[in-house]
Amino acid sequence: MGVPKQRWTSEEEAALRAGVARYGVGNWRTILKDPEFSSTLSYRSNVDLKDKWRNMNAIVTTSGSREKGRTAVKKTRTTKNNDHSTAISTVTSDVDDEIADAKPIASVSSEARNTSNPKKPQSRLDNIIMEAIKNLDEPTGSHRTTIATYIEEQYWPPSDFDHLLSAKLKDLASSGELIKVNRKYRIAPSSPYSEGRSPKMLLLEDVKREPFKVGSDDSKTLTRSQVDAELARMATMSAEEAAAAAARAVAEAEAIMAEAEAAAREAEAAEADAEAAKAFAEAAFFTLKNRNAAKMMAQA
DNA sequence: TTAGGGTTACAG
DNA sequence: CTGTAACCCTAA
Repeated sequence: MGVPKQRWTSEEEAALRAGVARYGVGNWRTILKDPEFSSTLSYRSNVDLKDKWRNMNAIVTTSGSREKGRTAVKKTRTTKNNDHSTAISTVTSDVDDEIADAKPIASVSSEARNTSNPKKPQSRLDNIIMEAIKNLDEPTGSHRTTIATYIEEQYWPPSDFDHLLSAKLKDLASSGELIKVNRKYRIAPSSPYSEGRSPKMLLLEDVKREPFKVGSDDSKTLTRSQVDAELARMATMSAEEAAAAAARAVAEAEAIMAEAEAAAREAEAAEADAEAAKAFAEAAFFTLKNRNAAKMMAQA
């Protein structure tokens, strides 16, 4: 009754894609149980995941090479819980924050965006930190070392990472993004990362699109189906090949995102490309991680 | 639990 | 009215 239709947010889609990348298509329940995704997908059932995955891939079917692979965030449910505020836009941030930026924290060269960020979209590290804390989901907050450990497991931080982390935590704490209590950090209630997901979802939904085109739609189309194909292939690669592919994917995502950013703030095509590329890079890292560290859990 | 088919809710 | 996305039902 209350909810007309619970549309999927970008975070949820990203989590789903990452989940599929990690456990494969069909293991919806498994994906849902992974603490990494359970927080973002807590409002979705395994069946929802399956249906959503079907929808996301349905768009890409049929031969043609002219996909649009949109993201599905465009209609606003003028019913009850969206509207107002948020209008301040965020023009710059929706492309760069997703479930996590799976890329080396060092080496970021395309810092062209947020020339001046009025609100608080953060750098990649900031995002990663927030995600780490959110995913750790410790009611009393998390210690710096815990956060560091989490991030080290998920990414490939540079050697001076610990130092950077300390600085960033301090920074976030003083800016109000984080609340420090007894040497533990918690996410501030006002932060878009705080519990659940609505605030950010609203921000994303209010972004308006421009009738803008980036050259031609098919200049650099990396569709979801292609991403899946790449992923499938990667599963059979050697660790070395996978590492190389992952590195390439990251570089590519970086380039595409920079390009998209420069070309247009909200062009649909560019956004789709950037997302697909990022999804691939993200998936690549997960694959790598699984390969180097754990083994898939046995499932009946 | 999952895959697939069918239904409902919306936007254009 | 039509297409799409979320949601529901059921067989396996």
